[in-house]
Amino acid sequence: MTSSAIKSWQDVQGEVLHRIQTRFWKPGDLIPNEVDLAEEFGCARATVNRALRAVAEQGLIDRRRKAGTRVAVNPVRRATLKVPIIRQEIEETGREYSYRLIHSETVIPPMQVQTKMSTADDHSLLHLRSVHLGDGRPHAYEDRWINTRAVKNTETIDFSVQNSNEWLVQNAPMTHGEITFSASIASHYEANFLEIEEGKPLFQLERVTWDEETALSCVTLLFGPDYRMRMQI
Amino acid sequence: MTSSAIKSWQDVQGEVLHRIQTRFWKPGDLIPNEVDLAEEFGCARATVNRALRAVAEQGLIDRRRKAGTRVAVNPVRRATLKVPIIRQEIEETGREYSYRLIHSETVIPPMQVQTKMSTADDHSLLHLRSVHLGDGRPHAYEDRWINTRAVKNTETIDFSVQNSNEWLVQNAPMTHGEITFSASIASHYEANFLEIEEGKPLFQLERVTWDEETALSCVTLLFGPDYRMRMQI
DNA sequence: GAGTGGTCTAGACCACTGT
DNA sequence: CAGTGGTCTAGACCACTCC
Repeated sequence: MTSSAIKSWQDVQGEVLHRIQTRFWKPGDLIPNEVDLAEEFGCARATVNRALRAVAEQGLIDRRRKAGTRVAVNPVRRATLKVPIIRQEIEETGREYSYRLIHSETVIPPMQVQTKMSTADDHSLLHLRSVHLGDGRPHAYEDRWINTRAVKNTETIDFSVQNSNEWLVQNAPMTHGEITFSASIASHYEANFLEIEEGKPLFQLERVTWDEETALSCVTLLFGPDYRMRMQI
Repeated sequence: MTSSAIKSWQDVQGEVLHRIQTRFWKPGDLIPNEVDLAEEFGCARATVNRALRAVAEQGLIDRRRKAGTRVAVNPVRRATLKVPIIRQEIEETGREYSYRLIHSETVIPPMQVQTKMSTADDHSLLHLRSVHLGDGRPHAYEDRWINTRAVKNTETIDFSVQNSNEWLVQNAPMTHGEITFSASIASHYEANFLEIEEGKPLFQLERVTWDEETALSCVTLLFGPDYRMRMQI
């Protein structure tokens, strides 16, 4: 059955993946329990557990106490995305990064933003609009709202010099967040800053970050028509 | 130091995250080694290891043998995306899923597709175009190329009845893949099938799946202007 | 060379959950 | 209730890599 020696959890994982791929274990099948597999592979149960946990994290098997481990019927593979840091994204392609603040003011946000950040309707936020550039050419347009009640010392920072995202990452620890992708059309205003034609398609990324129950920041990034976001499965 | 008892690896993880968030351990800092932490927390080293491994997977710390564990300077948090299965996406919103095949033929693909799939320029592929619907209304337009040399038995399947993605998932095990997101504009042709106006923005997902060195399938999905793809961090 | 994380083991107990 | 995965432990050895 097993041609080569199985010792490490990676070996076990490999063998399990192989059995799923070759449909030796078919979607929906119950596979042997950890004790039996450990015996078959000649390793400790903890090693099998480590391997199966890794496979489960990929979404290829479903594990439940008492019910056992089944090959997933719909392999909902989870893809991992390295949330892009624009500076790195630009510098990795050999271009020089720069950043230009367009506008900064403290104002009560539109209701749409209030809703997304769950802030009160009389609660002013810091509103920053800026452009990220690579070799001086626009890469992304950024529209950001910062909750200055939750993020301290914002008034001491000059965001025309200091990239707001990088400052926040360092100074406003978040517990969780949500990212939304969508497509939109470049308005005259947006097209102007991105130096593209009005009406072109834009890739839109929106991110709201939270510290427990408090929204810290809501940012919308707009990328031009040639932008691609890639992930591996 | 530690107010409440620390026993499980989740507790250790929680305490570690807390120390990073409160900047007790600052970005770039070297944190104590596993043995010391285990002693401090009163648990086994394996438990600390489990916790730190989980934190490292989130990208918040960097771990290297001999060099030790450091708080990440750029918390490149990894977001996990459940790669959408359209049927589920539709049924979760309480709508009835259906699927309509528009066209099917075996033909040599355009060079762009040949490049993406690394196929020879005289190599025909199965080309399917279809629409996914929710309660009879278009949800996504699909344009798919299938490598029939790598995926067997495609000729025996009637893809006007059998959703090609679901069939492939069950019958053509992949080892890895790449997903690309972008934005485009609805052509007259696409707008027709999505029942929207020409020129509207479309959210575009492109996925190439591989079995080792062989491309199995290349699919492009187009979603209408209201579509949002969400992920958690 | 030596320090640190990476992993394996054998055994134990716990927690969930299907029957 | 009983079977299965989830986790913890104490100890050991290994593998990498910085100094």
